[in-house]
This record gives sequence, C-alpha cells and structure tokens, in this order.
Amino acid sequence: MSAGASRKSAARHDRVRRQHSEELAEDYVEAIAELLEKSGEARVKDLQGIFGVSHVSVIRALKRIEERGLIQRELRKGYTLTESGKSMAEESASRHNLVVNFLKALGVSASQAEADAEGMEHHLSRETLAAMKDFLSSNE
Amino acid sequence: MSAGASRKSAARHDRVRRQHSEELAEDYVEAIAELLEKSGEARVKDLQGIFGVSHVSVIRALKRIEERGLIQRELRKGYTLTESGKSMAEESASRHNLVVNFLKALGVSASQAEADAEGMEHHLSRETLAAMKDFLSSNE
DNA sequence: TCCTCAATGTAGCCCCGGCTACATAAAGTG
DNA sequence: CACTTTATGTAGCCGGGGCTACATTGAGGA
Repeated sequence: MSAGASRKSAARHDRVRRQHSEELAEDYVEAIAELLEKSGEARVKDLQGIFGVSHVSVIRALKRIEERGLIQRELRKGYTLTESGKSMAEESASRHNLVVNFLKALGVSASQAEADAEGMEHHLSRETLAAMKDFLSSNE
Repeated sequence: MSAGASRKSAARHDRVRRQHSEELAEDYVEAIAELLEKSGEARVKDLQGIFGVSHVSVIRALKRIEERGLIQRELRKGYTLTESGKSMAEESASRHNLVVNFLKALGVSASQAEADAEGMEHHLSRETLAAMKDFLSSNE
C-alpha cells in the first residue's frame, strides 16, 4: 500500500520533471512567434532581452530547439518557426491567454496574473485547462 | 518601450527560474514531514520511492537541504526537520491542500488535481493563493 | 575604402539533477 | 559466528542552463 502510494507519487514527480524540460522550448517558441508578429524578425538579441540571460545561453537553447525541428535559422534574419513550431506556439499562446484570463476572472490583478501564468501554464493537464475554460464561459 | 516590456518579461522569467530551484527543497521537506507523521522515520529509501529517483540523487539533495538548515540527520534514524524545515513543510502542505481543493472545486478529478497541484503549487503568488481561498469560501 | 562596433558564435567553466558502478555499514539468518 | 542482504555513502559521468572571455563577422560611419 505504501508502495502503491510511492509509485503514484513517483509518476507525478516524473511528470513534473518532464514538464520542466519542455518549458524552455515552449517559452522560446512562443517568444519567437511574438517577435515575428511584431517586427517580422526574431534575433538572438531580442530573446536575450526577453529572457534576461546572456546571448550565449540563448544561442545554445536555440541550437537544441532547432535540432528538434521547431525553428529554422534564416541567413542574416534571425529565426523563423517551422510548421510544428508554429503549432506549438499557437497552443502555448492560447493556453497562456486562457490561464491569464482565468486568473483575472478569479480576481487576480493583471500583472500578477501574467507573472503566475508564466510559471504554472506548463503544468496544467487538459482536464484542468478545460475546467478553467468552463469557469470562464459560465462567468460571462 | 520594447526595452520596458523586455525588462518586465526578464523579471518574470527570472522569478520562474528561482521558483524552480526552490521546488526540490520544498518537495523533500514536505515528503519528510509526511513520513515522520506516518511512520516516525524518514529514510533515504522512502524518499527514493516517493520521488522515483536513485538513492544517490536523494542523498545529494538531502545534503544540500541539510546545509540550508532545513533538516538534520539522526544517527540510524534517517532525517528530522529543523524548526525552519517544519515551517516550510507546513506552508507547503497548506498551500498544496489549498491548490488541490481549489482544483477539485473547479471540477477537476481528485487524481488529476493532485497531479497538477504538484507542478503548479510552486509558482503561485500570495495574491493568487488568496484568490483561490476566496473562491473556495464563497463556494461553500 | 577601411575601420570600428554591435551582433553573433565558440571555448570552457560552474552548479544542479539525473545516472551506474563500486564501497561500506547494519541487520538478519543459517 | 559467518554470510548474505539491505541501506547508505562515494566516485565519476552526462546533459541542461547559467556565466565570462575571446573570436568572427557584417554593416555603417569617417
């Protein structure tokens, strides 16, 4: 019985660890999508500013994300999204908006809703996201 | 203006990174508290089962957590919590319960609520936690 | 044209959280 | 008492994300 509880718990922790390793890719892809929309270009420099890390960290992250087929380098024009990158960006963005709107509907201030969404959005199951959506539509 | 947005965004990402580095300590301290309550002992072996990692990872994590003054080794009896460890455990546990109850009140199944809480609980501001509490009490 | 400077890339280090393989200590059991 | 098993500890590797310092490159001004 205690072994059963442990097994369940271990699985949950494992899920959280996997979510963490996905966060960075999702954040980058989403940031690149926004940059492309806003200015037509997504450069290392921009991402460095957005994430508040050194350009080296950005470059290395972009390399791995490129290897995963989510983005492509364009000569002298920064990065663009592949098809799978685009769909990841769309999913991320809509999930982000859902979470922010949900928190605001709960009574959380806009700026705090943004901040909290950044951390929690990568850890929500479909079921919880659906429940948030239901809550929003039943509150209109 | 874009620099302003970047600065805000950088601060949010920085906060998320700091939260990540706290997660492990909080999870361990909470798990140890539960073990102590349940069986009077918290051993490496137990934690290994709970987190689903090797005993080596457990030992190393415990070392760092001990250096932070949150736990103490007892000869032949595993680990106990210091005062600050106890208060961290209490805060973690009550926050965890709040989040789980909130998700259940939203309509999420018990098991999924547990799983999602595990990931998101480390990323919620006081303001959001308060909003969740309000939601719960206005729904009784 | 040339030269400087900003942007990007590379080398190499740190810490953390995984891991396996090996070493020791404690507890059971014949 | 000796032997095996179980728990804990140590050594050392990997990958990811942080960094600084140095190298390259491309664009624009003197």
